[in-house]
Amino acid sequence: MATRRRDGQLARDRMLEEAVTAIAENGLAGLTMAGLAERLGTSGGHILYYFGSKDQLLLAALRWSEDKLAEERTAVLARRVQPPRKLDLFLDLYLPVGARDPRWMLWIELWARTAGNDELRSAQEEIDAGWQRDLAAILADGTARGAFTVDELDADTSELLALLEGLSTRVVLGLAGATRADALTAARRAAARLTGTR
Amino acid sequence: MATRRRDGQLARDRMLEEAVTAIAENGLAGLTMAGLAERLGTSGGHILYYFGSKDQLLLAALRWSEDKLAEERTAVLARRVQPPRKLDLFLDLYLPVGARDPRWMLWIELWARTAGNDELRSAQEEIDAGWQRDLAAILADGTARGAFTVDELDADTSELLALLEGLSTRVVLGLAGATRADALTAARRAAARLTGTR
DNA sequence: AAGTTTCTTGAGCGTCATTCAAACTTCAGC
DNA sequence: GCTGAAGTTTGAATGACGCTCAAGAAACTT
Repeated sequence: MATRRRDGQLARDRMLEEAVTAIAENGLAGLTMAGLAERLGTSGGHILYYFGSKDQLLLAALRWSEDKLAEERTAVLARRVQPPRKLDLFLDLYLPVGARDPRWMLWIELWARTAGNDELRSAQEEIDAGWQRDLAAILADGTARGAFTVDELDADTSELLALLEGLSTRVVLGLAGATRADALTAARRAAARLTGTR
Repeated sequence: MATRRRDGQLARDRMLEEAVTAIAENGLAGLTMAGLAERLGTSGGHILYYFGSKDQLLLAALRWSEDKLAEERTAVLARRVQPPRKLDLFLDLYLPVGARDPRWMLWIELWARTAGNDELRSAQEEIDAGWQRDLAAILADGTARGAFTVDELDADTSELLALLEGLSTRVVLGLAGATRADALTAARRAAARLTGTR
């Protein structure tokens, strides 16, 4: 019964990486199964052999992006810096790197596909929970050290995350007055007010 | 050159209303041109005669929904109530009425279609500007009357709107702990902090 | 070497938005 | 009431796309 997998995991990863690259280059609308297959030198059917559907492929691509960030986030949490600085690093990591951030394009696309798809929904909840947990840890730590004044940890964590999501959406949509820099400024202001550091 | 239109505007409106109803009933994924045409007793080609593309149809449907709300919003603004109450009415109006709010499903769908579509983007900016303007008016009025303490009107307006957008997204996605009631509570809390009424 | 499992392909299917030529309707001016 | 122009409506055709599936190739086990 020993695992018989050859390079399955490898092939999977290569597909995800290529998908994310393709999205960054041509946007999500330009990503087709056949097109991605060609970039990979394989066939459309083959990609579906691994992922089952385009929905699942996109979800896996989002997970792949998020997993890389989750590592960085863990590193941020472990750093020995002042709470405000740590919170700032968190904001930095959460917000899209720019208007064409593939991770955020994937979020938005998956939101649109979520209606009535319980698996997508719970996957998103799971990813979200990671951010929630780590942000709560930062806020709790800052409070314990007397650097922050947070009255309701859970509510404040959710609120800040919801705000970050809203700001991120606007950056990725490319709305006027919503560059990454603008979003970062707004996020810092809100964070400062929320933590009582102002 | 006198206008020759028969009931064109009427037909258009009927299509939009039916589209929104269909979305509320079966979700956006279930909305096809052929399906909508059948509900209307007409043909798919006919709908496109008026709207040109499905993107445009959805945008028009969003505008139609937003226009109805804009009227209510104007009514709210005109009411002679205390600023905190007025702000509360605003939050009430902005947030989705429930997880299947067609207006918000349209927003999310259009976000996904916005990439590289300048017309969609600027239309969204325009709609957004309406909310922004009216919220800023409420905050400014409250400040003038000494009920609110708002230090940077524009920044605070944008911040609250971004938060509302984030909260709304979660409600419509049906994430755990994100009912309309939850979102309303969170919005009120944030608004109170923002306006210094706490 | 044979058997089993995993991998890979590509033709074909069904669904969908969109196009378009043709037919139908309305209306102004006569 | 006729005519031509403008506006409206249809539905068949088109092309793109996600997805299925049967068949075969490759790798691994014994």
